[in-house]
Amino acid sequence: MSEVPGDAVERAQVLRQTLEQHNHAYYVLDAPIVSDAEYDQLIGELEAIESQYPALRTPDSPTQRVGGTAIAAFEPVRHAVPMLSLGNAFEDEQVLAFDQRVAQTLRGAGQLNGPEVAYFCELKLDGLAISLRYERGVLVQAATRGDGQTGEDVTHNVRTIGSIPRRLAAHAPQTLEVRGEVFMGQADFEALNQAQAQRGEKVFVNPRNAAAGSLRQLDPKVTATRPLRFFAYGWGQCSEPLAPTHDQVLDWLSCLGLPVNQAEHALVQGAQGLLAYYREVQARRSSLGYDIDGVVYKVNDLAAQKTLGFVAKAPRFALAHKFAAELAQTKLLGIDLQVGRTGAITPVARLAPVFVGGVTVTNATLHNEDEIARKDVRIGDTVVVRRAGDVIPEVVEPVLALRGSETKAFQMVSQCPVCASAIERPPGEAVARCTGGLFCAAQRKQSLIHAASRNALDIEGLGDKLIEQLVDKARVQSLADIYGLTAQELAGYERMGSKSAQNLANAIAAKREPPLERFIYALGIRHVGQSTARDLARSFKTIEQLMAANQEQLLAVPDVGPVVASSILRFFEQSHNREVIEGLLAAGVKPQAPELGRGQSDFAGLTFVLTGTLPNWTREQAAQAIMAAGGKVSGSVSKKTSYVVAGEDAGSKLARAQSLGVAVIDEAGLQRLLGAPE
DNA sequence: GGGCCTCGAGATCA
DNA sequence: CTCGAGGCCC
Repeated sequence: MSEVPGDAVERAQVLRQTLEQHNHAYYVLDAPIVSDAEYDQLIGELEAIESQYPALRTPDSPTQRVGGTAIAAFEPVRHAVPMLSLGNAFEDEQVLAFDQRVAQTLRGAGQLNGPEVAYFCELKLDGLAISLRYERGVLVQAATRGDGQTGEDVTHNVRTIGSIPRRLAAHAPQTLEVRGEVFMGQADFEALNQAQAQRGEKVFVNPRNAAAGSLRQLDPKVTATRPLRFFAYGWGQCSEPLAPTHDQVLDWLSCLGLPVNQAEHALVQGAQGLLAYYREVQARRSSLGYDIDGVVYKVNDLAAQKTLGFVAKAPRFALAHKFAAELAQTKLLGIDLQVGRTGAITPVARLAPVFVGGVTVTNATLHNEDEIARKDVRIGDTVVVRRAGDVIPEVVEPVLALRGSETKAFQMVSQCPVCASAIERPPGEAVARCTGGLFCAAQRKQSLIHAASRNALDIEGLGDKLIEQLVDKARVQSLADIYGLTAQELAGYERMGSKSAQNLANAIAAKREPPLERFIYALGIRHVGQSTARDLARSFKTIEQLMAANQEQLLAVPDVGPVVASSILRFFEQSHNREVIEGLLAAGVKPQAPELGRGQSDFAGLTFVLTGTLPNWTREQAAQAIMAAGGKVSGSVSKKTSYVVAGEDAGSKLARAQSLGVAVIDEAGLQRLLGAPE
């Protein structure tokens, strides 16, 4: 390092600063200060200095934008604060309902000053969500959304995106996670496709997929040639206190050098303000120059956002108002029947390929036989197909005017198309089910596919084609058998060479100690989804205790009612289900009890009661913190109470908690649960 | 559900 | 070299 002359160090620093300014002017402000040639000359000079003195080549240097070396794989990244999804609305009524719910909650909490709620409005860009992590102002990591908790490291590619600063302004906080959307403009997309076609390479079907594909390149040099853009719309972890409102925080992000789509933002009052914004954006949608699939509304006041809290995976303070789905007409070629994990028989429409909503649709669900009858859809009909952004394509109705004489009405079968068991449809229910249970190969396969899936045990490399083979060859009957598979025997299956087999064997071994909630969810108990599985894991701590639970204990779990409870009891009553679990435990699978402390701040499904005087917090502050983490605060202790937080001079509530056997913690205990500050 | 990228199996060719 | 499978994005 000492060999680098001081003037080179200085010159490199000046060049870097100048280049970052030009980048900002060009990409963020869309107002270049210098010509491309001048820019190239500057970057060339910096490049020369850096190659002469490699010690000066820092990862945040503008020269590194063109792309470093290819990586071997996308590493998982755990988000410090989860990346949530948003609730959706398609109709005005849903927006009115959202506003009413918000207003009511805030009025109840005394946080509504004035007659209407103040909302922040923005465009919902059609790209992919990204989280950028800055430490001491330097971009250190970029990750995709993933399942919201854990995404993939795409730092190498994100560094090549011009509008994403590699270094923030000097007053940047110690740590800052910025959330935003990576996307591609329509003109850039067209130009890219033209260039791709000229080179004889594949053209992309729409800007979103082009952007997504560009970010999933192993070699950042490819990404560097793709015209990707970025707008910040939110944040995760931040080491400094934030301004009190959403718009102010975004202004601050903008001052730090991040691109924020301020020209399209609006602050409005109440539901009518939201709808007016929606209409105004809708009218200008085609002239924006980039794809959007709707608009997003957020309660502007951050304290109010905290009060509103979260449901499952989405904040209650925000709503995505999506544009109406696109429609198209095509021919219904046939109706296939699919047998699901629970035996549900779903009719699926096979369609003549048709381009709608940015993709080519060939399949669409028809839900159930009543829906087919209600819509009077017949095989051979010309039908209207609907598809909106991320919504699964749907057959809306037949075009009766175009109905020929060759149409055929759909007839539900009476036997399972896979195992020939009787099909039952309980009165009052819409779905017909195969009664074969795990005797039915389709149900066995589907339950295994479910168990291996990303939200359940997340066994990479165990896809549906392989499961199909394993079940057909009778090698695998139940989940427990999966853990007995060796690399050696796996290598004997179709499309499984020694490499794939070893990878899968490793993936299976790596999931031998799954979190209990994933284990429970993987079992595929009817009515037990991810969030119920989590509640059950928290309440019972071990699979043995869950299996031994009676109706009363199950009903004491938050959000578990009679239907869910009896479904769980019925599941564990069946000996083959118990055998599967025993087999799993015998195979060395050890579900891990949930850890509530240690930095985890997800209280969904937990109810707290505060009593007595806490040493450092007012009751109000403690309640705020609990609700911000997704928990509920209640006034009285019952069996459903998860924790009683007791301070000094706690009275009858503490006594009642003790008599009911409810866990009692003090303020320090609560802070541990909330995840003590890092 | 559809589109994208990557990995690796398996075919093909030299 | 091609292409199917799997994983990930919306």
